[in-house]
Amino acid sequence: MPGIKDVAERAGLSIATVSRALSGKGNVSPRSRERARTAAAELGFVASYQASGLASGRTHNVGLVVPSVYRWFFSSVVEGVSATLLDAGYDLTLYNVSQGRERRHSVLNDFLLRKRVDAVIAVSLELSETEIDQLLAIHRPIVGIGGPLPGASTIRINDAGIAEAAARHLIQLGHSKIAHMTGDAAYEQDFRLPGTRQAGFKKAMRDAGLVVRPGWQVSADFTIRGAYANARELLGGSPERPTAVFAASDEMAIGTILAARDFGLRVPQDLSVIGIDGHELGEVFGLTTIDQDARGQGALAVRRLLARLDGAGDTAAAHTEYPTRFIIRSSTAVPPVDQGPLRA
Amino acid sequence: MPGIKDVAERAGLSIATVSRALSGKGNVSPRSRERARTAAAELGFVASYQASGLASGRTHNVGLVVPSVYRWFFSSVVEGVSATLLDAGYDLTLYNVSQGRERRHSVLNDFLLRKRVDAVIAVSLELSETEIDQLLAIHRPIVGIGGPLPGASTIRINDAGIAEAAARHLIQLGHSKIAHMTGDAAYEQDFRLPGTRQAGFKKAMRDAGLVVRPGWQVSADFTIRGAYANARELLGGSPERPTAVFAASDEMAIGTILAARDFGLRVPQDLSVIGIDGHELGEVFGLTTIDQDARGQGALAVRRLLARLDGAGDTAAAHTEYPTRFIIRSSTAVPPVDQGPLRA
DNA sequence: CCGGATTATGAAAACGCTTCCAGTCACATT
DNA sequence: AATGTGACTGGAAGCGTTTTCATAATCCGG
Repeated sequence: MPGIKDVAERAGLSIATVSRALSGKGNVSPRSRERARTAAAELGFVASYQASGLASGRTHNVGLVVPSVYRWFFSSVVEGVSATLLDAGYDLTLYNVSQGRERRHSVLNDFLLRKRVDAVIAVSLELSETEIDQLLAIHRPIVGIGGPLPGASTIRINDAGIAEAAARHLIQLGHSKIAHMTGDAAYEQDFRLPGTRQAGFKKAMRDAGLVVRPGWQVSADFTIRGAYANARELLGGSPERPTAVFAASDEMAIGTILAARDFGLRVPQDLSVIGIDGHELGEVFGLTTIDQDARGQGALAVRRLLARLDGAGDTAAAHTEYPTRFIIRSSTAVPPVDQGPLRA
Repeated sequence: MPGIKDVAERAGLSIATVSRALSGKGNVSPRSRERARTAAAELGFVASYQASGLASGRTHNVGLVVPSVYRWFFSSVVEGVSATLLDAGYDLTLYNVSQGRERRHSVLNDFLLRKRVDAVIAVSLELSETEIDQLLAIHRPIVGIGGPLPGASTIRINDAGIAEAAARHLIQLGHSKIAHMTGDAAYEQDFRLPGTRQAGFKKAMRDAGLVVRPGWQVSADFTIRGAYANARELLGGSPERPTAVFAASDEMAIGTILAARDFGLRVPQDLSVIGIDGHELGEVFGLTTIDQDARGQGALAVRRLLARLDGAGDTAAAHTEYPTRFIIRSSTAVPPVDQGPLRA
């Protein structure tokens, strides 16, 4: 396997000049540059990342920490990050910390800190203060997506705001018996997200003078399957059903729709369902939702990092509110006419 | 950030001894080992991967090449690989080559070849001979999952066999009007998978003396959404419908079920559907399927690699047929009584 | 008690680059 | 013609480990 030395010999140049020519940094005459390039190409030379990293302190490698790789949101972010990074000639080291807290701890310690990444993107992770301090201590840019990350740059959608908007959409259609499917404790602990969306929901309800029934506040694990099981209870159990469900994610909204179908409930005639995400399956189910472009969030995070790495050291932690898009499809409509006992 | 030198000083040992103590290689007295360990712990020292990689030639980093990160199969493999790798103290560099052939080419060249990974796992990728030669040339273990990879170790399920088994299951239930939903051209090109499963399907049909109707051979992009759209055509269009559909993946099977529901077809009374995969949503839809433990395949691939890296250099390319499991749920049943014109 | 084998240690040589530094050269400025 | 300026270049000093090699210490059976 050829080294830079071989290239230098072949090109009749010094190692230093070849290095400069190939990296594009420093002054090199066009003639030398050309020579170095062709020599490198002929030999199939590619600089060793290890060596160049060791010498320059730059790894050309970005760490991406995700809590899971199954959920739509995370997959999408990975996609966006991966594509943008690849374009820029960077590597992506994936840290999937789905297996709990200790695992996460060791990841942060043994992996990220080993100066092996130039920057870190943390998705939906709620880190402890010490963890954040550690990250900041290694003095690498770090940006968080979809989670609070005090001290670092973050990219977030306005969770409370869109939850409120989603609930308001239902209310404006005339619904008053509205259930909310939120994330369960495990998610709350890590992402702090369910609570935020729940707050938005409650605010909209309160503003409209509607009561939030405790029994209609169900929680699931953000999966279709989990939501399906819990929605069955919600819709099948009690004598009185909600006429609308606001799910904190599209996957849970879809699970709810599936459960509704099981009971012969038509969506939206008998039950309106709204979600949040912009999941690709939304179309299939005609799901009304609020689209957060997860892939775009990932791409933006990368651009942020690269700007910081390449260019100005404007180290200020910037917080971006990523825009969302309300998509009205066919899963929400006016509530059915109340045929309850009062009508008798 | 502390270096090994600092640890050596603090422990009163030489750099060499500390290195040996911490890496566990070479002879070190228990006393020195203990000293080195505590000193390292106190300083929070972690060896630089760059430096250790440069010196040892080992990167402790494995490259995972996947064609997408959205499809269930790939996510699951990533999960399995990631978890197993993390346990072993290895890093995972993810190469998502979803954006076409040129991209893939540059990945192989610029990235993998830069001696930056100790080994490569390629998922469902059909590589050209030159590409394979390149990979083998860098002399790193490489294992392929779910795709042909001549010259390298592979882990595959018996695609033709399980496809045949799936079709036979339907036939034995009494179905004769069986449609097959396979992958489309793009998938065929890259993974060679659709064709193999299709061959198994055809063999079962032929063996049973049944005809394979060209019109009932539809193809989709392996997604729920894509299958949904195409299944609508299959089920809605022609006067005569199949009574069973064998989908080459669970996602496509689910898409088919959703389409069937749209037309008021009951599964399995009016239409039997069987898939392949073991997707987590299978349960929700009561999907009969053949479970290929994708996560387990990923884990096995890693164990393979690590064994090769750590231990004996048995460089022989081993081909493992990964076991699958037939899961019968409620989406398959005997066909409906034929109420066609003949019955009049 | 002693030679030979084994184990433990440290100095120093890689590993393959990047980059600082000093030096050369061509050119434009007084 | 002397000087200053800036573009190019090559030598060599790292970067932070691992690993070889030589040496010193320890152990064992005879």
